[in-house]
Amino acid sequence: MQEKVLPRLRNWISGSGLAKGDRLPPERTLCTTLGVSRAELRNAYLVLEAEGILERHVGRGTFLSRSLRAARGSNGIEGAISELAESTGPVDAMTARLVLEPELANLAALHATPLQLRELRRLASAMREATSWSAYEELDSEFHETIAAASGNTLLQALHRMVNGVRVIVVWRRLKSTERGPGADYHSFDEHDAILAALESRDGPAASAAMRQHLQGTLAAMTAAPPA
Amino acid sequence: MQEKVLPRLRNWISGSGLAKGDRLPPERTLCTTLGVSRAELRNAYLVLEAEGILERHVGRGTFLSRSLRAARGSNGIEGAISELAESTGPVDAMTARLVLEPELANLAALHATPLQLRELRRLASAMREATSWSAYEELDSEFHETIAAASGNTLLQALHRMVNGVRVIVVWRRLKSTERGPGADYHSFDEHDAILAALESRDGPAASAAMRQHLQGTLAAMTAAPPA
DNA sequence: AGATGCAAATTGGTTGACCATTGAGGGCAA
DNA sequence: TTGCCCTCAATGGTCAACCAATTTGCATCT
Repeated sequence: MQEKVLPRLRNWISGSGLAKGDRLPPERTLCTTLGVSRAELRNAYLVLEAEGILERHVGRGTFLSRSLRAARGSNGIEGAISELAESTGPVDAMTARLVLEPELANLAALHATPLQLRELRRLASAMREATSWSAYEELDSEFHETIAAASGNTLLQALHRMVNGVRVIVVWRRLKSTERGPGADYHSFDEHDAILAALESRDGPAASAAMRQHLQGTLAAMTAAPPA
Repeated sequence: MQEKVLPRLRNWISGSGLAKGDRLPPERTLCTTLGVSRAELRNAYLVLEAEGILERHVGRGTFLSRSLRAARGSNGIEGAISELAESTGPVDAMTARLVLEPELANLAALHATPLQLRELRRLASAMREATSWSAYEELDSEFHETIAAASGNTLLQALHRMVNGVRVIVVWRRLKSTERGPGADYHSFDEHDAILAALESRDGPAASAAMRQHLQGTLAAMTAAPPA
């Protein structure tokens, strides 16, 4: 199956002269060109899309990704996350966060753009309205990832993506998406606000301390009760 | 599409308790379990099959690959290192080291085994005898990676592997292997010894401070002259 | 002539039926 | 009793029709 079509599609792409961002022919056309069924071509497309090489949009077409560099990244880091989640316990994941995130907050206080600060404010508010743990978790991840991005250090941001990816797998997977979300007095809400206030004040040490306190509270709650 | 099903399938697999070579439930069963259509599950299967994580056989079923670790390991972290080296400058790499390695030294002081401490001693001595920068670099990498391993935290160790991998590419690639190594008064020798002494004394804060001083010295030398 | 709105065409995505392969179980002959 | 063959159920693979999203072209209005 894909043993035959995928290599041919790869060859076709590299011989096509298409540049980043260019649009491939329609599926129904290219499958005829390659002499395979549309379903077989779509299977190969799925793999290349997962590798970040292609971008596919209903009604518009299939395109070569603009940033091939990002493509390789998502494949590497996602693969690394999967592997590490296999050998990481919840406490190790939290320890890694305690090493990394206070420093990220420190750097973010110095480098965050107004746009990023506004996004963090939006996320903090949205988390208070979350009606399930699953929705909360997504927003929480986004909050922490935006802080990592605001550090201005690409490598540290990538490290955080890995740690956060592992955390999501290791810590949150026990939750059912139908369970109710955090209550109005959930401690992390005020802690997020404290972190954000320090960032907005451009106070690195305060941001670092607030983040450390937030994570230590989370670790304590984790080791005492179901995931906080 | 796969934005939703693929992570959920990954989560399901890691939470399933299945070992290498084990058979997954039939597609028609697992898609019901995950609450997705069979076609959507099959799409996600295609990606994981391309990653080498799954093996699929008509009439027999879908299995976790027997050589799971090898598949993901070479695919993940090494791939991530290559990508990140493309977008990381020497100063960012050093900043990441300054965030990570003092904490690793702190943890290593608490967790290092006698075997690991002996290995670190051997490496520190060998570095004094290095006759080329290339040989020195390998020993230096090994020294720092042994400290990361001694932290006892798999996730942090992996993060360090990534940072170190990027550093090697970004910082050291400018050196020719034929160039002479460090002279007998190279500052890092004494700094390595100071780190090691603190580890052997099981003094976490001292190890952390010695590592920080070592890296700050390296950063200063980097920004003033060719790599130290 | 330019702008707007709507229908049709184009494009990728999904579905249910069917196809191809495999393995287990039962029946029959030696 | 054992071995072989056939049937059927189970499993992944494919197909054609249909659905959902987007773009294009044409008619109408200002």
